Amino acid sequence: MESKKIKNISVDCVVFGYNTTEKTLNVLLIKRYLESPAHSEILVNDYVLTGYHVNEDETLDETATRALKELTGLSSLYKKQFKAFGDPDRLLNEKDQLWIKNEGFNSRTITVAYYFLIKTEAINLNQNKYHAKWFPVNALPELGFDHESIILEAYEDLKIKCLSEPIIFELLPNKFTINDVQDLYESILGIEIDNRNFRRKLINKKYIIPLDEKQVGVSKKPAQLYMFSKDVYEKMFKKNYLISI
Amino acid sequence: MESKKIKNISVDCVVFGYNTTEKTLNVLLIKRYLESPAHSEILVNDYVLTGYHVNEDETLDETATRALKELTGLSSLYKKQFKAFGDPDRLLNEKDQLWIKNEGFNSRTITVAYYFLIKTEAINLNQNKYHAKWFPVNALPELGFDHESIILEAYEDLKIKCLSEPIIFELLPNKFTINDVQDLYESILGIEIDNRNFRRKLINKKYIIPLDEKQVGVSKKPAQLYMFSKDVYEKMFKKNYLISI
DNA sequence: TCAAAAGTGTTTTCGGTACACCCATGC
DNA sequence: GCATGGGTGTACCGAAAACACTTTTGA
Repeated sequence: MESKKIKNISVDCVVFGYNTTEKTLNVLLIKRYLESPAHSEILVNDYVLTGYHVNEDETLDETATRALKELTGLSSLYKKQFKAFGDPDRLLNEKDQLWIKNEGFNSRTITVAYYFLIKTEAINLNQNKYHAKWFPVNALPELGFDHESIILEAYEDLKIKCLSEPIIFELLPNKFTINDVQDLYESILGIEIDNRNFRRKLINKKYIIPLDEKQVGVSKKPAQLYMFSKDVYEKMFKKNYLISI
Repeated sequence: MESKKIKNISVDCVVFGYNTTEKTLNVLLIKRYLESPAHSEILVNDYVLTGYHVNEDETLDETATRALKELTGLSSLYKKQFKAFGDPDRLLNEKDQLWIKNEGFNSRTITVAYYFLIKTEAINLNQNKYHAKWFPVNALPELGFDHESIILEAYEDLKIKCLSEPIIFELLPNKFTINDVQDLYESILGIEIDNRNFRRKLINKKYIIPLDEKQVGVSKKPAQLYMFSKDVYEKMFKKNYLISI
């Protein structure tokens, strides 16, 4: 038995992934494609975030989790609700109107936006039924609705959040090198970091645990692998009230 | 001509104010009161946040601003949208149901919550038509709906935000003493701060400007007054990427 | 003259930053 | 043996933290 959709409330999901080899922070987008009834003309052909309307009997978090499960097959990913978007004109451009009419959505819908952090290698997009595809957050394709601004706001929130919480490890494989972490920070923040200082700082954290393993299959000196221990982090975590205005 | 309300989407406003003499951080609440039809029985008698349903033709920010204007007469206050609340059961306890039935609201409403920062002395509640009243955030009265958790989440967000942005001055009079600022930080964060260190730190900020004025009407040594210059702050502001995980 | 709060300095410690070369490995 | 990226140490500086007494004022 299907739950009833709330017609004017949706959840949209910004899924971030990190490509270790390209060193780019990416967003997972799905194709939005619509032809005219006679197939003579392409009416809509762009990308959007994955999103669902909220069901009458579920929480917003549940809608978001359901959307991600449906898109990627994964659950228990890092998830953050970061903002609601509800401008009256957020779905009013021409293509969006065509799309909405076709899908039977309400044209005054507010959406509660979440972002997710995902280990890119955990999913396989080869036969994804939504034609999901990764795009660098700095080189987004044409996007429907107000999804470009949703992505940019998610990105801003992520930049701030990754400075104060160890969420960055959600984007890396379980085993990573120090330089992987540095590259990821550099990609997200768009800055350069001194390798010696960064390395010292990270190695000194007790929740960054050196493994008895090194990289394999690299054509150079293989690097030491580390893991992040959430357990240790949470045990050690102490709020500090540094007022830095 | 009245705009049409969206029946299942509202905005709730957590209004924070600071009482300089009591040194408490307060929240502005309005009375929710309902008698049985024959006036024989008090059905509902508690407090809630001020909130409105979103109109078809307005943005969420506009709804929030309208609500505050209506409640306090003030506009252009510091305002932050911090979270959407949409659990299916958030309005389902007995009193809430009575209230909702009486008001004709939809019992599955999601609300987008904002908080506002206000200089307490800027408003006069004496003949406020909503019977609005200040309550210490640490001693809240019985609250309707899920408003207690909305307030607590707003408070958490405020605690974090005030560490990294100079929003605290929104809660103080335009002219304040260094100790006022310290007291306010101590109230919000529930911590003690060393006066000498705090004073030195604050006075060294170029956007904290000493005035040619001292306190008047105090029965002790009158303290030096300062003001906060948003202009100077914004000119000096430089993002720093201190990774403190 | 007293009560009350304002205001003041120094030392230590810690973490951030700047900076350049050698090393281990696979090919 | 060489190209590639991995890995290392030191010195300086600034900010945070700890800590207790004197000063000014109004009443």
